[in-house]
Amino acid sequence: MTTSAIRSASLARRERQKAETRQAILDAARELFVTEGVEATTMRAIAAKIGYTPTAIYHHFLDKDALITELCLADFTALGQAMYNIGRIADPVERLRRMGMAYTEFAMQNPSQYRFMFMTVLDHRRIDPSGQLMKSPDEDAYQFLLHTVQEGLRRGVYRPELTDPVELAQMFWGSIHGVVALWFTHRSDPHITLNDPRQTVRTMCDTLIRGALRSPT
Amino acid sequence: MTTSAIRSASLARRERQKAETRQAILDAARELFVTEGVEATTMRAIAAKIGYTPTAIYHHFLDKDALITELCLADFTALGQAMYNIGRIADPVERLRRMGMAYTEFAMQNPSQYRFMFMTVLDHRRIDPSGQLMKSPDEDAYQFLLHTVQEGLRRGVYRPELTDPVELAQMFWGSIHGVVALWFTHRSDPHITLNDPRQTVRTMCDTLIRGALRSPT
DNA sequence: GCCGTTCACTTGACAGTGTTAGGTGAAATC
DNA sequence: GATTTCACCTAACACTGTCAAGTGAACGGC
Repeated sequence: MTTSAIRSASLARRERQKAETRQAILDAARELFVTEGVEATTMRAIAAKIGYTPTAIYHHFLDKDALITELCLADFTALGQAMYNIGRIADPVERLRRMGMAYTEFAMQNPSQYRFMFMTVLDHRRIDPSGQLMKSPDEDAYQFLLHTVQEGLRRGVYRPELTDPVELAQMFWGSIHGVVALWFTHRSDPHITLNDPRQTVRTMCDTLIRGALRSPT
Repeated sequence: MTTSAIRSASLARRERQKAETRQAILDAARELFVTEGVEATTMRAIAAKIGYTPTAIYHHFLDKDALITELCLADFTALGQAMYNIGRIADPVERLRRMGMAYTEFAMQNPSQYRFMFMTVLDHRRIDPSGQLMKSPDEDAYQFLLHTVQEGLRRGVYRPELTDPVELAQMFWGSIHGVVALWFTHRSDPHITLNDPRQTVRTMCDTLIRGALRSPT
């Protein structure tokens, strides 16, 4: 073994060890984050869970927001995958409907992540530790939605009054987000009874699409 | 003046003074709350604004949540009033459209209140423990929405598949809430350009209603 | 006129939060 | 063996909501 080989080997080990504790932080944070909620999860609790000092976390993440954001980013690749699989559906209208359901399903199965990414005011221009501009987790899904809406517009399936793809996309995203968000904030409100979001979103997508189509089926 | 009259007079004055500082706390809290946001508003800041000590607030309110909740209660009734004024419109469909716009207008003009009222998980039992306020349609916007939807159902203006008033109400409320909520959380997201919520909500209401009507106009 | 009571308000603290400057010690490099 | 690197720690800071124990002025009864 040459000296350079030894050096690179030990370097690799050190980096691997650092990556391991980094992952340990992420794992501990995820569990607390999902079970206790974002606000209730403290840096001290995360550190204690893996036998470190709170300050150790700051050698791996810029701050608490960056840590949580990274956690959410990982989960949002699942949403991206779901969207990608739907991409094969040829009909842009049916694709839109399926996207809405997949989005809702994701939100219901990852409530903590969803609430942090879409129901919290974040600084989306965050810089991650490596100095690279962080990609917004919703960017891919949003671009995909925009593309699907534009495809429908190009094929002339929508009413002639509806010409702005941004407005259409915002309508669809917003309406689904709203039903989901109300569920999260008001599901335990004794004054209001809310149906299951999945059912409501399904009916709403159908209604919204019917109202947007040039010739309703 | 009898002694009992004097006693009641001074008692009344003392109570009036207490009510005055109580109102001063509410006023200071509201201003900070609107300009700085809920989270950023501290008990110390509220107290400093009116020349009191933070702990003085605790002689008038149980805790920070109770203070904010009381502020919100006033705003809830304001929203309910705005809705009630629309109640004179005879056509339940047109009324629904107008309600959507009024709701959006309220959200855009009271962003801090809106965010606290509808984008925060609250203990709603604390806001109105008796449940009295939230049941009268003239003060509860949700009951008014439900009533309007039910009127449309009774007149048979909606498609026969749409039978559940709760689902319909949740659709309308949720969709509008979503467009507004996305605006608040993502308006400064450089990755996504959002149109003005008022315009989007208008188009969305038209589209949703068109899709929900038995015979689209 | 004095004295005890009431009570709106203050003092000074507690326990908690995210975060940071400066130090430590083991491993890696020379 | 000496030197450098750096993952991690110690100790603190500035902040938060909240509370137990006071203080002092206004009040009521004698």
